[in-house]
Amino acid sequence: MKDLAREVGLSVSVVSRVLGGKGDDFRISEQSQQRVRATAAKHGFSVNQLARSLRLQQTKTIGLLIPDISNSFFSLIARTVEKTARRRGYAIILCDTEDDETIEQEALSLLVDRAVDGLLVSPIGKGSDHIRALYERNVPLVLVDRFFDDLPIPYVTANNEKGAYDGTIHLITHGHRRIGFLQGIPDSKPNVERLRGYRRALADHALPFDPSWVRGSKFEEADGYDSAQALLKQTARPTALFASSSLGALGAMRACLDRGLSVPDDVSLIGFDEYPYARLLAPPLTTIAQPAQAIAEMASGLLMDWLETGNAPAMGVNVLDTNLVLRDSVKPPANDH
Amino acid sequence: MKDLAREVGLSVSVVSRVLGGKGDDFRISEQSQQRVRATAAKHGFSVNQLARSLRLQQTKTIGLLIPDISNSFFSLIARTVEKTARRRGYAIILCDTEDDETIEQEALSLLVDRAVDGLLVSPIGKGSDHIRALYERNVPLVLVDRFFDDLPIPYVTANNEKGAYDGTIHLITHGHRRIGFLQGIPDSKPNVERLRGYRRALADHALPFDPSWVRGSKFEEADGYDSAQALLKQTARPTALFASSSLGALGAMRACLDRGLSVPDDVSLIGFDEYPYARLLAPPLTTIAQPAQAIAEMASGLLMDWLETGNAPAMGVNVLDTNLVLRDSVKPPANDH
DNA sequence: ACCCAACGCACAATCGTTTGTGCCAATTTG
DNA sequence: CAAATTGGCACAAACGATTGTGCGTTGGGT
Repeated sequence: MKDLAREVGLSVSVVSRVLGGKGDDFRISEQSQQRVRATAAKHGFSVNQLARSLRLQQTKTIGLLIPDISNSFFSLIARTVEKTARRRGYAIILCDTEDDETIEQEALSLLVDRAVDGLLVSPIGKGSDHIRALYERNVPLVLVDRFFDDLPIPYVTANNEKGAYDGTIHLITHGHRRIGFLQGIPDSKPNVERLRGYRRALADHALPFDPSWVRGSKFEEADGYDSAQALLKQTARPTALFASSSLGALGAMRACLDRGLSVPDDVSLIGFDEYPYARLLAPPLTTIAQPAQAIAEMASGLLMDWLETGNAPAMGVNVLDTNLVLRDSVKPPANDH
Repeated sequence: MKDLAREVGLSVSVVSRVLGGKGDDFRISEQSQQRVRATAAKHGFSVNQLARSLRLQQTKTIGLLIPDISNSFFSLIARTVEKTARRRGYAIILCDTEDDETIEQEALSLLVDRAVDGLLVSPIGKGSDHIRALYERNVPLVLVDRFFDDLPIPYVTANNEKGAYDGTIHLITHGHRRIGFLQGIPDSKPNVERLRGYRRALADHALPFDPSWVRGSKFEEADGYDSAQALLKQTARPTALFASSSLGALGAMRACLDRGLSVPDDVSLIGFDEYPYARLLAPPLTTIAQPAQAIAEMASGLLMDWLETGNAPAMGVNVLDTNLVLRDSVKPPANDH
């Protein structure tokens, strides 16, 4: 900028103001403005964002912290967030925590050290201390998909409880009474909500809840596989499986395949979370679709509004409706069960 | 840092050197070092990376530019890149170009303005001018998956030609002679390479190449669907389809389903690129697996080595082998064809 | 007793912007 | 005609680090 200023024979402050669009506010003559812009364009000059950020204490950058980018739900979140953010001039620094608490911590401080303006976080859900610390340092932060009841932080999520309720009801009305629940990370908010919905559905139909029919500990394919195997190897095995995650449903399908069990003839299956290939699976999978794009748009919108107005949004929970997508993986149980 | 220096009663230069790990090199007494570190820890102080970057002309940040993060191949790339980068202290700024040239340009300048240290780019492949501009400005840059022959830029990719050759040979040895090719972006490097492999396989078996059997223009599900529909509605329809992309294969499956055609009884199908659910599709899909993780590791490794040593890597093309994953979507053609 | 290292640290310039303030001419106002 | 605007711009202090250089104190060697 200094060189530019020298070339046009003006001071850097003039150049800065012109390039910052504040030329008129500071009564820079139209002639000077033109000259500045012309020479800037000629040299392909663009202002150094680093220096600008340092001075302005604002980086126009958002940290996005998610557990697994190769999970289709989160990759859709990431894509949508990146898109809405870029449109408003924000860049995204991406961190994948692999659902590991240590990585989450590291990534969080990496982001804060880089002075991101705000954070979009989908935390593991075990401890909330490091998130609380951010909250107390007044870092603009909105939680996505997962959160903690005890923290007054804005939060956007699908209606996990109702989604799971709907799915379970769907199974029950097809005649299923023994329904296994393949869970993800036990203490994570989506999981407890989905479990709540499942239990409410059971209760509404006066069906007993058997904790031993809740299996699993991670939102991963292998975990779904193991849990399904464990449930299905019992003599009085479930006639239906409710998978709390998309990958879990995939694992469950594989487990059925390996045990020579047909879906849906031997066991019905329903999976939380929708994906483009669900309809092409064998059989096409009945799923509970989450409005991933809407969630991402809302979360990033809340955050950017916050950053730009300076006012934190209402701290309430923002819940978006799910949608039961009927396909062929659910049918009434066989009679011999 | 100034406050910290005042509190310990030393100068900022001392604090900077201690915190930068250069305390010993500058003969800062052990006692002072301890004091500095202790008070820094007490206040949870960490150096401002912005200021540091400005001074050092180095941001420890890599720009990752990919066409579609919700495509499983690229999401795996992104995940691996992020992981290997974080381990070496780099952050990733993610941009999703949606295979749109305008967005690609914008995103590229957004990244350069933010002074990323280097770029990992998977360009659209139509024009190479903006990439060339980066190259000429000496921006450390390695291309992933896609590239341009005319630019001496380091490049990492799967062996697309050989992978497609293997896949096509697989179809031919099963007796197929009329094999449709569902392509992605026509001028993109992976696509032309795959097409080359396909043609070489045909030529090796003295089969004619019919350009009208090459359809499609994007790496998208809908495009695969349309192309497959167009090919299959012909009277002398292909007995086998080679999909140049994973999403294209999905689209082709859907098209077959909609036309009441069985895969593989009526038409065999093979798809480039592997994904976790391919084995659970109806039917389990034979695919050509790309070593996505290895590609990502190699690309990011090359780039970071470059950044740290200052020496550009060999400009050659780095090709990693694909792997044909045999499943049930290919079988000999029915006789009536 | 004198000199010279080795010690241990402080100064100040620099990275590239933004912005509050001040200054001088030209023009308008009373 | 003096006073008050106003137009058009330049100065210089931040923002928060890094680093080449310089400067006073010790202690040991002769």
